[in-house]
Amino acid sequence: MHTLEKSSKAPLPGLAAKKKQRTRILLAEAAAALFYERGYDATTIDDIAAAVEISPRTFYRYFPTKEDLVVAMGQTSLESFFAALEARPPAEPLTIAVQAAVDEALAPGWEDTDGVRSFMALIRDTSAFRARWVEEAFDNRYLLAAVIAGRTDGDPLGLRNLLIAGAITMAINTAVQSWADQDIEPRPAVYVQRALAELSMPLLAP
Amino acid sequence: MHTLEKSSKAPLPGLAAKKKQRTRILLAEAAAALFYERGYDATTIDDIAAAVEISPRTFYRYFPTKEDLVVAMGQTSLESFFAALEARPPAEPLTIAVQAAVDEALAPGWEDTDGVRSFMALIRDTSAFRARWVEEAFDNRYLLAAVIAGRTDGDPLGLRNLLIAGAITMAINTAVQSWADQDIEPRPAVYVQRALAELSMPLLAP
DNA sequence: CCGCTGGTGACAGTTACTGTCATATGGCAT
DNA sequence: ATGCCATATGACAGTAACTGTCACCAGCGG
Repeated sequence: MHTLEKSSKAPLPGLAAKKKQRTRILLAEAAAALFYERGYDATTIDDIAAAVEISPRTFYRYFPTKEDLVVAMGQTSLESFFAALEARPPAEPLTIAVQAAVDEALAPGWEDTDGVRSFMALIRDTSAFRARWVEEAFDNRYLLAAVIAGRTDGDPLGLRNLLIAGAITMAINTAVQSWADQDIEPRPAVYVQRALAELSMPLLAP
Repeated sequence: MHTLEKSSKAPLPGLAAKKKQRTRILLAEAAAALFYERGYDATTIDDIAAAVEISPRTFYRYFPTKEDLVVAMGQTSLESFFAALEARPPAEPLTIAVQAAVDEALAPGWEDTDGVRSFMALIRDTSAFRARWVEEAFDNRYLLAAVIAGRTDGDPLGLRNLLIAGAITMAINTAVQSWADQDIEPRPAVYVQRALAELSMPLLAP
């Protein structure tokens, strides 16, 4: 029920028609550029479509709504994070695995601190984007819970696994957002690791 | 920067013109009834306005967007939760205070389990509502962090307090949602308390 | 009684989205 | 190659969520 799927049924000739994937990326990039330049509200679907030279109607065959562009903008980060996490040895403690996955998959993309700040600023003051963004994060809890369930007991819908997944998701989001809001810390990765470290201790004193 | 404020500047004659508050509630109730009856998309602003006998234009003087109706629907619960939490003795451990506040303020409203299930179902399959709902929850972290900061050290923007606030928010949401999705547990309050209890132990093994 | 302030309604206009149908495009079998 | 078919695309029309603006209608302070 998610974002990146090549096609639902037939393997789809594969070769030629992955121009689709390219167009999708072009759209997301063009949209991002326009949003940064003149803001979300001041950018119309027509503008975005024109930038990629497709009809406005076709835009909606790539993205269900304008807001969904924001998930495309964070798409690759998310995918590589999951890939990195699943590549970690199953015996490894979850804390370490998660922290390592952040370092491997997310931190490199955060080298461009100005880029991260711009993105977080865009999300911060574009209500529609922020809503869609956190909704996506909330939904991803289920994906993450499934991965976690794969390394411990087997219930991806168990309350504890959902809580762990939720806490990790929330911690990463909070740390990055907090870092972007205050201009203090060196780089987001440090802040995120600190947040994850907190999860190894009880959040509420017993 | 939030939801329920009587007015920004002058005390506003107070007495007479708090019919405004009534109209707001009427709108939220009428909208809820229509949403449950025929669904979110099938309900237009014109329908809602007509049900309260105001002009569609006036609707937007009460709610900025259609989606914002969802926060009005959960409004009172949220307010009473914060009130209950702030009423707890400051010396009390946070875990206890939060669990007590849930029992006092939220659990009573959850007696009507069918109502809760309907509401969660509406949120579950109305994307616009779900997004706005979790956005609201995410934003409320700051409110909660401020309350928490008031009982311990004093930094409402400190990473640890934000994380605690986020974890509590997330735990409550996850538990209710999880309860509504699976038809197993007796009542949501039990499930929520169980989730909160998990926060007293490390979520990630050290 | 007059003017002022703030809520309201009536338009008109923009834009996000959707259904539908005709056309184009690229892969495949013959 | 040629013709066929599935799928992508574009053009068009229509709905509904918003927004700006203005004119109107309280109530109430002078």
